[in-house]
Amino acid sequence: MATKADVRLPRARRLLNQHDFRAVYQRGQRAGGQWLTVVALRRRPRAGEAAPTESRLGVSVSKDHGGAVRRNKLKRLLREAFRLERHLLPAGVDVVLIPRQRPENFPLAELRAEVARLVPKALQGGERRRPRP
RNA sequence: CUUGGUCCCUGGACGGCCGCCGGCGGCUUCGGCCGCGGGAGGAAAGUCCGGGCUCCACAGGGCAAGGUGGUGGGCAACGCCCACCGUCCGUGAGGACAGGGAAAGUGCCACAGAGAUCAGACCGCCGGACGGCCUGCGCAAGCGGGCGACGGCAAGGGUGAAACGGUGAGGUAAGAGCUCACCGCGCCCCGGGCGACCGGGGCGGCACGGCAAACCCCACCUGGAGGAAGACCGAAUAGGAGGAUCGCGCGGCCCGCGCUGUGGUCCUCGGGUAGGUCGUUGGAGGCCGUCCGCGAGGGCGGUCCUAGAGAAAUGGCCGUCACCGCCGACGAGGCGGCACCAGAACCCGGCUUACGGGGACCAAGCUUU
RNA sequence: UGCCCCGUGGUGUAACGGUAGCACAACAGGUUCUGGUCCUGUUUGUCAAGGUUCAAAUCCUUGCGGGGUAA
Repeated sequence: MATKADVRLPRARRLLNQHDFRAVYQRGQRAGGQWLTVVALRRRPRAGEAAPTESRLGVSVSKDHGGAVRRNKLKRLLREAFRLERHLLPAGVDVVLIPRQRPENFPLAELRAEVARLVPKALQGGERRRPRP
C-alpha cells in the first residue's frame, strides 16, 4: 500500500450535536457485545457529494460508570479504539459507542476487537430495532 | 528504640512514535495543510463562608428576617488566619472551646424525691411550760420510760444531672455564716497591661442553681438573584405593524371609502425560536532578594506568563532511570507493579472532607554511654 | 455547572428536648382436615461522626446518600 492509513480523528469525524445523535438513535441499528453496544447508521450522501466519505464517532457514557475520572478514561479508550479501527470499517457510517457496565477496567485490545466485529454486524441489520418514538 | 504531638514539603524524571484541544506565524483550491511553542489539582471535590463581576431593585431612616459573638491585630473581605487572655482535657509535647448578658423580662428543668427557685421537712436530731393515752418502780408524795399533739433545727440518711456555697474549728438543747480561718462569690480601692485580663489589699457575711446551639437583650454585619448571570447577531416556518403598487366593489370621473377569518405582489420595521459571537481567561498572581513585624502579614526592587473546552481537549504504544514488592545474602541478576484520592468549565481568598510519600522539631517511657 | 429540598424497622408514616409509637409486611404459636380469614406473641429503626445539654430522632457543625429544578 502506497499511502499510510489515515488514523487521525479530528473534530469533523465526531458526532457533536443533539441532532446527529438523535438521527443515529432513531434510525440506526444496534449490535451488542460483552464490552459495549454499537449503534450504527449509514449516512445519506449530502448534496454535492458523490458518496459519503468520513465515518463519524459518537460516545455516550452514563453516570452509572462512576466519577468523572473513570468516565473520561472510558471515553478516551473508546475514541482510541475507533481511531485505530476506523480505516478498516465501511465509510460513510455514523457510529455511537455505549460501554456496558463492568467493574473491572476496559482493555483497549478488547474494545478494538469489538468495534471491528460489531459495526459491520449492526450494519447488516443484526439486531433490527423499531425506531424510537 | 517505641509510642505520641506540632509544623512543613511533595504528588515521579527524561526521551521516541501515533493521536486530541486551543494560541502564534506561513501557505491555501477556504475543505484544510505545514512549522513553532502551550495544555488539570493539592484537593480541580463538597458547595460551607467571604469577595470581584453581571442583571434586577433602591431618597433617607426605622422595623422584620438571617448571621457573627473573649481581646488585640492581619486581610479587599470573611464565619478565615496570627498573637495573647480565660476555662476544660492530657504525665507531657500539646489539644479543645458559638468563650457577651441568667440581679431587663418570659419560659423550661421529665422521672425520682419531703422539696427544683417566692424551695422544702419523709426518715431524723432536739426541747420543755401543757396536758391526752399506755406503762415501770414506789404505801404515798414522787421519780422515770414510750406514744401522740405543740414547738425549734436542717447537721446526717435518702432522691436527683442539679438541693438557698465548700472544708475545718468554735458554738448550741440540737443546730444554723450564728462566729472564726482558708477557699469560692460580690462590691470597693491600689498596681500592671492598648485590651481581654492578671496581681495585691480592704469590706460585705452569702444575697446570685442550670439552660440563651430556648424565646430574648446587647454589640457588629447583611438588598435580591446568579455566568444556564447577562450583552449582541439571528435563519427556515408561522405570525404582527407600516408603506407602495395592482385588482375588485361603491361612484360619471378625481379625491375618498371598503376588501368583514381584512385580496395579490413588493419593500421597510420591530419582537423572537434553532443556531452563533462576546462574557472567557493577566490575577487582591507566582518566584527570588531585601527591609519591618513574635507572628498572620506588609513595604520596596527584580523576574516570569501559566489550560480555555462547549456531546466538552492531557490519551495510546514503547524505552532508560528512580521508587516499591517477590525470588536471590538487604549484592549482581530476574520477574512483577508504577500508585492513592481524584478531572478545570467565570475568576480569586479561605474552610471542610478524601488520599500516597517524605522531612524537621518537640514530649513521655525504655535502653546504652 | 448553578440553585433548592429531603433522610425514622422491609414499606408507608407519627413523636412540646424527657419510654421511639401506628398500620401493612415478616416470623412463631393457636384456631382449621389443609390454606385463607381471625386471635396471641416476637423480631427489626432515628444516614454517619463530632458538639451543646442532666438528657438529642429533635438544637448546632461537618460529612454521606437520595431527589427536584434551571436550555
